[in-house]
Amino acid sequence: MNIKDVAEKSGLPAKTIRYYEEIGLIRPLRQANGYRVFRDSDLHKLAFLGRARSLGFSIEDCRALMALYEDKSRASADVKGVALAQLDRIEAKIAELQAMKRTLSDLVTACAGDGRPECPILVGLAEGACC
Amino acid sequence: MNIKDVAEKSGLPAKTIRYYEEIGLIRPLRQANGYRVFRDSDLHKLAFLGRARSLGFSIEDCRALMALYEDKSRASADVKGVALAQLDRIEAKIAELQAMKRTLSDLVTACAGDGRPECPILVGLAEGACC
DNA sequence: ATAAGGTTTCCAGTCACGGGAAGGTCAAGG
DNA sequence: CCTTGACCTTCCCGTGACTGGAAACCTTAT
Repeated sequence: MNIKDVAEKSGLPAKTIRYYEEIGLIRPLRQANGYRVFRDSDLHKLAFLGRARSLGFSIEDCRALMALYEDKSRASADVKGVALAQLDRIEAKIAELQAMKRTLSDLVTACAGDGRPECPILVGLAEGACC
Repeated sequence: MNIKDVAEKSGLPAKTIRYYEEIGLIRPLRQANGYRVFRDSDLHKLAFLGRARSLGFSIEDCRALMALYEDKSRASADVKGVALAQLDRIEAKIAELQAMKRTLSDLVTACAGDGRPECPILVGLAEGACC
């Protein structure tokens, strides 16, 4: 398989696949002409990476998860640890965004949104509505 | 006021304040020795920027909000438009994170997290638990 | 022979800063 | 007067995870 095929099948852009090779997440073979050639195992790894990334795992998390994936004597506790840390980050981010949302929607609600210059949003930002 | 005072009062790092000057968000004066000197109006702008940033507005949003803040003949509808767009982005991000959270917490729940190698998290990532 | 559509590498840019170096300035103390 | 230490300045590089684009090579079809 050439890069375009594997890009279509994995759902990742070719650029991203090249980048993943550059940082050592995958190691496709090379043809005599220099073209990358991807085995099924490379495609599986890329699909794995795409899913892990879509769950918000960092590249370094992905590297650790890939290593665990390939280590048949791993302990599932190690995987769970990585996943729980990511879950904590997600929950913290959600909480942060919900706080932003509350403040911002209060401001938005208070603003008439018409042609007049008076604006509670600007007043809030100027005087400390959020912190 | 020198940069350190205004950093303390605004809660922004001095580096950030210099950066904001570099990109034209503020224009502090200069002393003869080259030191920046901040007026109260600069401090107010920095506080405004800090709050806008803490609500997730991009730098370009902040630039637009500052312009509206200084334009006494603005229409509050323009401010509200910027804020609503940001609110949409926040809500979209929350929804995305909640989807991640659901998938990931399902995987985490299914994983024993002990010394054995069997791991539903890795299986899920390998076989398409998320998309 | 040429055109189209692959592929390669390399370089630069993104966003909003943060780290750190090299050097200038200022006030206090000896 | 000299030094110390705390400021301040500019400059450049690095971050994360790519994305865009240029220049050049390869393959296949016409």
